[in-house]
Amino acid sequence: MTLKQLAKKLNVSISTVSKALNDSHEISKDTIKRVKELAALYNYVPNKSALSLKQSKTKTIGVIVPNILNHFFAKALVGIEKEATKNGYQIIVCLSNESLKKEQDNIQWLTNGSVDGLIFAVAEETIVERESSHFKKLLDLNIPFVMFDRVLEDVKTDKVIINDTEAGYKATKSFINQGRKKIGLINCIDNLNVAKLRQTGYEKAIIETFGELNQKLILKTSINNIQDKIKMFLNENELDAILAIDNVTGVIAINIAKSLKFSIPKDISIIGFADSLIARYAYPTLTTLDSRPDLIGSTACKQLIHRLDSNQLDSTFPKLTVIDTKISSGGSF
Amino acid sequence: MTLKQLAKKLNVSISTVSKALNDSHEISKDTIKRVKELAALYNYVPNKSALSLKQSKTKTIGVIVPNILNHFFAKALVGIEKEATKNGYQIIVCLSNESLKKEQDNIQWLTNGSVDGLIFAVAEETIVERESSHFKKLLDLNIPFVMFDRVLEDVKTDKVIINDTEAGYKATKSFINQGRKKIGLINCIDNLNVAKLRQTGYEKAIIETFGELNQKLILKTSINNIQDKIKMFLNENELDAILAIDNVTGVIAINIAKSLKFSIPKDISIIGFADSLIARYAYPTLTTLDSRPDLIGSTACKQLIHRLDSNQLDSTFPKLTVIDTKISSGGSF
DNA sequence: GTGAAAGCGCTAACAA
DNA sequence: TTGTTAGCGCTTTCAC
Repeated sequence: MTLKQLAKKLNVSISTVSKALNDSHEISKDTIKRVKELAALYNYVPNKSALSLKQSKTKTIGVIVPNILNHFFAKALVGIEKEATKNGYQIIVCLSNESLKKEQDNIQWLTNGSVDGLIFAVAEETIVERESSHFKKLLDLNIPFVMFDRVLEDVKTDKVIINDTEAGYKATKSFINQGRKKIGLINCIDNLNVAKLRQTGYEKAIIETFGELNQKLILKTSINNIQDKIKMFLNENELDAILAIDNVTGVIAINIAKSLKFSIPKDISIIGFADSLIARYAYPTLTTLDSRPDLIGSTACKQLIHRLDSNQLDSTFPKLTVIDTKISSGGSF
Repeated sequence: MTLKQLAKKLNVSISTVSKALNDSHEISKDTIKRVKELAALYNYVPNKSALSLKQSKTKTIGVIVPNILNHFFAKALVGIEKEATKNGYQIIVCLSNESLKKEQDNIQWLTNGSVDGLIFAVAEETIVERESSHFKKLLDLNIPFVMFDRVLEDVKTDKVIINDTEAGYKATKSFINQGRKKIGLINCIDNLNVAKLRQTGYEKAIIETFGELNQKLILKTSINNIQDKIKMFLNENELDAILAIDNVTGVIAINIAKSLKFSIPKDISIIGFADSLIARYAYPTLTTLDSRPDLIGSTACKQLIHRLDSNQLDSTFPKLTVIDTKISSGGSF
């Protein structure tokens, strides 16, 4: 059902129908009523493509997620979706699978007028390769975008991140306050800046307290065979605490510690960056640093929509929002 | 950059540029070359809205997911996205959050010409309320759609599901073959048809073997306080096996069994419907029935695109595809 | 081999 | 108060 068809049935012009449906004061109450009734009857919905073409805005936001199976990003997406829907925006979701090439393709693909703006976390490969030209192209094209969680220093745009250094520091400090002496760190996402920052926080707390860093207590590795590596790590060091800075190894570490007959938290205390859902899979449940992905997502989305709606850059650009982590102690069965 | 602007710069007409870019044989090789070069120089990309409007197709698929934090749906989305991208389609993602209202809103929202077709799993509330009028409206509007995993009997459309009865049967049989005698079932998603089917498979295997069903061995409950309930369930029955038919309680059951000093799998054997990633969070890792969400997703997407591309219904409509589950024994640390 | 013109569905300036 | 018209960016038929 189109305006044209409605107009014909009502014996009025297309523009009258259009104006009536948009509650124009140019149109008589009576006509408005007639038009709206017929429109409702035929379930008329204005055509999205025509609207987008006419108004040069799509009311659509592109979201590029490195890995939707990562619970952090899934939750961030929930936050983005909620905020977008609230403001009458749809979201087009692309998955970069941590690949630079796919990320570039996605951006190319989305800059054909599909979306008014973009929200994304940078793919791991992009960070490793230090490539940012595809983002700079967005700046040239004047397409607003917001980076969240994994951001690039040299791209001048709005960003939403968590206070990773602070988080690492806080977690380590909480171990120290419990009287822990040999605090290990597991880092299997060292490519990412967030990991470096969290580790920095850890190191700061350690040095502050013990005066020096024991490199042997830092397990920097890949996720392959992580089980075996953690087992060795536990066997070779008399750890009484572990900080796992990604969002799965904490749970794995707990399970391995138990298999090695450690008593938790008596012998060893473990904190992970996992969210509470994943933490629930562990027994005893893991203490976690909640990086609040849904808040990050909704904040990023809010920021983007702000840019889109106030059609020129205000003095706050580029805006960096830092979200604080929350430490939440795991419950128990 | 638009065709118009390119045409002006090249001193040719808009239609010549359009044809050149589309490799029309009407246009001379030389002109094609000139046009393409300039287009490349200015990074010309055809406007999506204009294209959609003109061709009345958007090359976009709407996906409605009940809950993206559920790993099953996240994986299904990965499958959908992969297949869509492969075929030059974008996906618009909506989350129904298991709510009927949101599902209806999403569908209303997507039928404004945003998408050529839809893929979705039905929200839990929709199943409970037995509401399907919003889907029937899609049929009226002639918008192709595919339901996956959670489907509605009375809606005549393409569907992709897993063989849930068979899965429940297979899992139970594997317990029986191990010599297990008291096989419990945990069902906290009874609202969903998939749960009923899985339970049917369980019951079939039990009756076939033992002649009768012991209702006490079936824990049908909600997810609230699931830990306590499982604890009681284990304490009150001398179970030697548990089949958990949703995708998280298997892991929880393992953790609780361990806390109750059960030896796994000696004293008790546990199978869940979780996927391998979640299963990894348990120690010893859970044996799982893989319901192959990515395959389901890509199959559903393939089926939809087939309908979209062959613009009329062929004799295979409506097509029901049944995906077999795979039983995969958990590794160990 | 190239261009003019119509039209996809819509809005809005302007005319009546 | 209503209608006419132009135009968003594109494809495609038809004329030249």
